Amino acid sequence: MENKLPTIKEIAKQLNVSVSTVSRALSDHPRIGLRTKMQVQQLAKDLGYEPNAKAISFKQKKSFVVGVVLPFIREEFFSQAISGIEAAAMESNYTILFGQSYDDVEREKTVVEAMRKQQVDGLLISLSKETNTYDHLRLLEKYNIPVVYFDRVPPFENANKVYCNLYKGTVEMIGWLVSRGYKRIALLNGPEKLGASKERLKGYIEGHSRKKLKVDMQLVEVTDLSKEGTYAAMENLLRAKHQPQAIITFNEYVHMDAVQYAQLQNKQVNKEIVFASYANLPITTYTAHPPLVSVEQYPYGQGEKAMEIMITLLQEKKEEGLRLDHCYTEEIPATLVMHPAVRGQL
Amino acid sequence: MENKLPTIKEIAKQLNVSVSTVSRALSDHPRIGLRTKMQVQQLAKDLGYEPNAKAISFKQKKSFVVGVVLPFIREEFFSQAISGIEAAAMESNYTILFGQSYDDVEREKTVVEAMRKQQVDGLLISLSKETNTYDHLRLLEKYNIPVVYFDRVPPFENANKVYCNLYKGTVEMIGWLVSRGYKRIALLNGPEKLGASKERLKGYIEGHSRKKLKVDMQLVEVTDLSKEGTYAAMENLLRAKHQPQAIITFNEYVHMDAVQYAQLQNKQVNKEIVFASYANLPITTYTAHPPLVSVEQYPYGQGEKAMEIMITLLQEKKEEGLRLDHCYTEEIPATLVMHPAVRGQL
DNA sequence: TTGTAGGCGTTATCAT
DNA sequence: ATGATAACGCCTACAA
Repeated sequence: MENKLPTIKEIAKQLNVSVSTVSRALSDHPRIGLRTKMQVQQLAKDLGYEPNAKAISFKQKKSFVVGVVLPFIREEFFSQAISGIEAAAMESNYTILFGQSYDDVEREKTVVEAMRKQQVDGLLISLSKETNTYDHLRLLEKYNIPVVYFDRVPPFENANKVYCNLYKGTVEMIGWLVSRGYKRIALLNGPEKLGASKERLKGYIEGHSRKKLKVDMQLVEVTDLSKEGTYAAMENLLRAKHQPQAIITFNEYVHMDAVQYAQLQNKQVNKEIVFASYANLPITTYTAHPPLVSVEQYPYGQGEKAMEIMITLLQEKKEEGLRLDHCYTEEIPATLVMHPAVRGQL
Repeated sequence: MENKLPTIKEIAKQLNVSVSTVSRALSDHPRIGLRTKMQVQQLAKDLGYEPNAKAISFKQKKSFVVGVVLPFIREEFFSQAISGIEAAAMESNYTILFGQSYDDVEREKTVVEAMRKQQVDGLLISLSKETNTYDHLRLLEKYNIPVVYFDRVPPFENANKVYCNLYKGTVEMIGWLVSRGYKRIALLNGPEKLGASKERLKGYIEGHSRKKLKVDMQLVEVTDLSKEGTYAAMENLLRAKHQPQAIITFNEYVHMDAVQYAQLQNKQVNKEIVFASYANLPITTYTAHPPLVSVEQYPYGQGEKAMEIMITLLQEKKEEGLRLDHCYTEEIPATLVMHPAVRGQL
């Protein structure tokens, strides 16, 4: 049915020149006869010649494919992030391999391994919440596969990473809440392993100290991000005699579960207890009780930036050989935003 | 820094055998000395030998990579679908290339083109809402790249596809609504080009006829799926003197916009006017006013099934050469589900 | 400016 | 049971 795809060899034969001439003509090699070049390019077009990507990636050890590993694509945060990645990738003719860790280290290892075996040019990854060993990622260096982390980044210095500084955002959030008259502010934080959780806590503490308030550690709870974990944490928070007037949740998925629990306990959400959170996802527009304020984390921008760094790394790699001593770190300032639905009310 | 990866050549040299022997030993070729086989496999393991994926995909014209193109990953429907695809893919050691069309045909063409150039083994695609020409997809046949459509499938017969029969689900939904006493039922449908829209309309009409009700075409409106489009359609529906008692929306994103509009018009959602929809996405659990009933479309299952079909196709291709005359069509029965949050209330 | 030849890692065909 | 060799499509010294 379908005739074989034309190759440079075919073009060479038809034009009675050598394959190297064709190869060079097609890649606009400087010293090649203008006339020949034109002929070759014309015939290539006529034949519908397209370079064989597989042959090239085999020969050049470069495939223009980068892997992306993230916890859950169904979370709007990550779907936005991958959209940013995709946009930056297309810009430079890169293509992306997709994999989810489902917040499970073992699965993360499996996926990373699969991508390594596929020999992706590089890997963009947002760590699983459980990840606290990094051998499976360090291994990639040995295979000379650059890694850029985004949002869920590892704690060590020598890595390429893009993330939001939630510390500042959290300090700002506490300030906002206090200025609104909320003094007893709870923090429903994420897994303690996560750097992002630590930053939130630091900001929480600093925010209090700036407002000359004492931190009550009874008001700090942790969830494993599951609905059950969040319910349990909420139970603890609501059990106290002095209930929190405000609750800051780890992210908007936790927020939604927390709100659900509060409602089961017949609390007036955003009245009796107000909620604040992180991410500012579009989907919250449609929810019954969005957080009053949210720390925007720019997932799209993070993805985009991460991919741009990756492209830079791959270019450097090509140019300077194997020198990948320096690291790129991009800290995107998180900003506090008020939810549109409540912006007028206050 | 990093020493070169071991190749079969290296193993051959160390063992003083030929590369062919090594190749055969590693692939468990039947007539090969047990002793040699053991030696080779042992050394391969010791050296940490791994087959060079790029070399193999070049030689074998097969990369174990399939492309996935869908409209919007941020829609939970598609993120579930790709998760099903990923699961089935991993099962058979396939890896997936990711691309979004953003419901734009031109972009769909670009992405499909990029994947073709990357020489994916096959393509899974859920069409953009605008797609009504199919040349860019038909082209793939010429390149011998099999395509499996899921959910948003093309209208012609000779294609591999997985989709939900929304006709039956819609008939069932009308039945349910009528039995609850709602007689004036509106349909806020999607773009008319979409097969899925046509099915909904057919079901809507059939549902009425089964209940001996007359269809009032004033109650059928169309949205282009944008918030503005949905608002406009809602405006028309609510302008009528005899307002609808129930509104069936194209999907739950349209639903959310529709509900938002209804609220702006001070309608009591799910009281004054009840809402029904399609997809039954988990996210609706968190929304203020989920649809009372929804036609579940099993996105995860669709993705999984689509990938399984793809794997079958790729196997057949290998075995029988180029004979791809027959097509796989999988029709998943859609089922009507009541929203958990309202299940008790009625 | 162009041609020749070797090689990337693997598999397959033909010998032995 | 094993080895030698060609071939996949492309690139790139090295020659001419």
